[in-house]
Amino acid sequence: MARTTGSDGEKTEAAVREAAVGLIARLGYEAMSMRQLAAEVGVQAAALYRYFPTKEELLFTLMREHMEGLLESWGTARPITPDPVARLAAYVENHIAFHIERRHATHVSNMELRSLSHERLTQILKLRTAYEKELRAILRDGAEAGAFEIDDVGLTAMALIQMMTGVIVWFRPGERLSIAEVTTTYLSMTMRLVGAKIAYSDARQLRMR
Amino acid sequence: MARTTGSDGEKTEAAVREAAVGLIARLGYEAMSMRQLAAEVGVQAAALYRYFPTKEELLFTLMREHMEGLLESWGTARPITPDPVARLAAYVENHIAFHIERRHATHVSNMELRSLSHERLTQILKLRTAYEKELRAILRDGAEAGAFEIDDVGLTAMALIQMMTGVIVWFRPGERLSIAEVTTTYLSMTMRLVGAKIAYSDARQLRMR
DNA sequence: ATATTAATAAAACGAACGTTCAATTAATTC
DNA sequence: GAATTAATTGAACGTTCGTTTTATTAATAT
Repeated sequence: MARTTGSDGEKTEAAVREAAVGLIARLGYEAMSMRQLAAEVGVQAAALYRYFPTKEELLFTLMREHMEGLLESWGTARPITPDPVARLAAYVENHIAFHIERRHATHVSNMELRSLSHERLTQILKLRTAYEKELRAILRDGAEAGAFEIDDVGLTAMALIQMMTGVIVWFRPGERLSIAEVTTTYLSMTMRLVGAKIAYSDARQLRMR
Repeated sequence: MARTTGSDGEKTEAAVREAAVGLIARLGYEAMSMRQLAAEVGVQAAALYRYFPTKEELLFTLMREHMEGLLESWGTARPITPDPVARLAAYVENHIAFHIERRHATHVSNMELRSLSHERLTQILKLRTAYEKELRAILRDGAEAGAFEIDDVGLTAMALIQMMTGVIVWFRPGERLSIAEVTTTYLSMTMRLVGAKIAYSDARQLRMR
């Protein structure tokens, strides 16, 4: 056999991406073989190389697109208001929603960095830093405006991101808590952590106007 | 050649453990080969099998001892006082100190769980759950006593642990912040996050008496 | 000194890995 | 309907993997 009936490059590539995210998230990048991935897609291993020149390039593509998606998501969700509380609330809501929706891809982007070449690692870290910078700006503005009580902006940003991203470790859709409940709780924890002067519910109303 | 002059089983085993933690933390369990590990120790790959029957057993041993060490550390540091604020402060201080001291081992224990067999994974998770249970008990007591303001004890516990353990991702000894400074900042963030009624510095004094 | 035990080296095992290549067939274009 | 292009298979490449076996030497006990 060779080309199969109904075969379509675009569909196959999409299926490869999807299967790769799932397999790498579950088994790890090193533990997943190209033959395993091919079997999941329903194709022979050689066919994968039509879409991705190497295994690492596949990993890199998945990671880059995930990080670009995160930045784009925040670019859309970012509010215009200068109010730090409202901006922080928007950041938290977007972060949690995005990461819960893409649990597997987040796992891949966070856990498999060491499998990238130095050059590709730098590219991913650049995107990540740009995203974290947004949070630091919000925290700094809030601290300067007296809206937040923060000891160390950089450290607080890292703590918040670790806390929020950690959701994907234990959260399972359809279990005890809904996404909305989780987000609400994380919002109030965040606001207390940064010593926000206004409760987040007020901030929410502010943003709504 | 065969047995080398000055060779000693205990020393070799210790060297294997140490080298394995470092290599797995840096490269990942799957990416580290037994030959690489042997080279790091200065020995042939076959010699490793005198101390660990399989590669997975080696990983499991490292993880189990790390988790047991964590539980033992908390067992020693745990204060007698019923005051939730003092107990939470002790938990945070112990957690951060332990994890910063054992950055590499923590990395291994957190990142390589998927490389364990189902049975061994269960054993490690049991230890982890026991440790997390201690934090939940502190939070519950504090919430019931009115010392804390907590929406959801389980969720708060997970958020705190993710936040605290996240230190090992970015903290590098000898950089901008000292361990003491980091710990102090994380303590105040923690106390604000749980809505502690007393500042942690007061709690510290309470514990000191 | 001799016998025994501990610690290692050296070589080999089959299996699996990422990747390449040539052949083959489906879909598309002319 | 013939020619071309797109998509895939099947087989093979050399390498590396975890692990086992056997032989050899150092340290220890007798």
